[in-house]
Amino acid sequence: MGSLKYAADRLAANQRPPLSEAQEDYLKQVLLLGSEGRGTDRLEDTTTVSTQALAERMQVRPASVTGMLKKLAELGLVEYEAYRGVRLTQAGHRVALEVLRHHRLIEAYLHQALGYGWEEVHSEAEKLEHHISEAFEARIAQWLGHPSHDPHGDAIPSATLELPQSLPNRRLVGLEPGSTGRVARVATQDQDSLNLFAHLGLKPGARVELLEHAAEGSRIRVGKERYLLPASLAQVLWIHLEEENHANPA
Amino acid sequence: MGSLKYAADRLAANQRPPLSEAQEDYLKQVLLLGSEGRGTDRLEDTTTVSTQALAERMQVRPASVTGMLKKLAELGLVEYEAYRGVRLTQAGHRVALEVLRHHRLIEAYLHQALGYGWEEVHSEAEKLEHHISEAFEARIAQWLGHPSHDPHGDAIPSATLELPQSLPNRRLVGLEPGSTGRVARVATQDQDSLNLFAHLGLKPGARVELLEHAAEGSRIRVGKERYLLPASLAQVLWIHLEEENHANPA
DNA sequence: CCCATTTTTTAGTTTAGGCTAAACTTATAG
DNA sequence: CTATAAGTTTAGCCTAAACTAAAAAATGGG
Repeated sequence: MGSLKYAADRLAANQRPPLSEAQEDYLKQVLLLGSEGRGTDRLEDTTTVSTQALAERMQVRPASVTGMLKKLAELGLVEYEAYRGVRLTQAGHRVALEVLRHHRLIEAYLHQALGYGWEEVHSEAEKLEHHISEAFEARIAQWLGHPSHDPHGDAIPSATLELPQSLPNRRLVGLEPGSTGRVARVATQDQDSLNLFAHLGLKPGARVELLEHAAEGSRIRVGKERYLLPASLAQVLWIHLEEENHANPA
Repeated sequence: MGSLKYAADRLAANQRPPLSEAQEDYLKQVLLLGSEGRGTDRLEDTTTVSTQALAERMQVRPASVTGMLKKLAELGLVEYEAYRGVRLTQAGHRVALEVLRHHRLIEAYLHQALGYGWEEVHSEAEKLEHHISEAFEARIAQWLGHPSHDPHGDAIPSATLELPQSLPNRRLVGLEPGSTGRVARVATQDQDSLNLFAHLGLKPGARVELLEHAAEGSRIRVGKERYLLPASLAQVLWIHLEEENHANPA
């Protein structure tokens, strides 16, 4: 009786029962995985995501993923077809963007307000993103001046969940030798990789030149130093080219 | 096998396996309840705490409390004797103080850095206290200048978990009519009560005069206004008297 | 000092989100 | 067009932390 009443109230107010931390994380990773591995860094979940990819990302067994996907499908947050993968629904997409907004705002705040290194903010934000109120979100967004990107160069969805326009970027691994540009995004969540990038000075905004691609990786120049960047890392480094003509694509 | 090895490692490093949010909350409330209802506001858990009191505070059934207390006793965090109540062990006391430090530092930070009203900070801190790292704790403590009290006037345990010295305070409900002093602590976690105190201007530091005690509550003066404060609220308002002689207690 | 009331415990469920092992699909290679 | 590999799902089990119902213990008033 009571529960029916509350359910009706939620329906009337168009509210969702609160999602668990795990559920939010799954939705976020479906969005991120669905947008990965393509030539653009836009966050659109065109692609369908596999159970296995999700299992690896969540550090969980595939069987556990199946269980969770069924639950999320019942909640109307994903479209799930057995053996074929998942994709976010409208509602699920909104939740994922909300979580991402929290995550990236927190990263920006930790960096700018509390002096965290840009490579340190991810893991702290990972824990906090599920536990802040809308009031907290609003206050740090305001303190930061409603930033469009976080310290890794990732776009921050606006309060209305639109994604800001980003400059055209390409993965370092796909550039022509001789190209020069600035780091736009460091698109990894792996702490060791982040530490390495930070150590090499490869943070968003840094100027970098691609010397050549070799079998062992890509040779690059950063300031006066030259490095050999393994392909796995050159994959996740997005560069905004300097000398390109953006004015007249026609 | 593996688990034995890890257990041994933890023992060697004198580490505890991480506690759940619920476990931390129980320990915190044992500390708070054990220090309540006495003439002092020092945080010492001399008293033993009943299952029932804990159940009310945690919004949970007594049976659930019993279950949790048994678990905490196994972990060596409380001394628990059936039918007689609980008390924190050394180790449990330390955990409780750590959680309290997190909570109160967060409250202070929300108030001073992000402009939250002092009556708004409790519930946000309640969620965040379990999810911040030691690095975060250290950074906000430093930003704040290592404060000794939070916006409600509650003492903040230091990094080494010592409690700062507080001025001698007494509950409003126990003062003699005619006394004047300043609000030292607003010792409630109830949001409605906090809102009311805030509305009346009864925040830490505010000057207040006790006019008289009546059956319906205590008549007070705050600035130019006079109010009748129900006994339940006069209970939780701690006053630092102005005209008392603290210099020579002998 | 006994009985009624209150408090606490016991025993058995529930829900969320993991796990393993086995079974089943889909894709791929002959 | 099968046979096998790779990927996925099912079934069954586990733990944490809540719950309920009922039994047992403690307490306090007459």
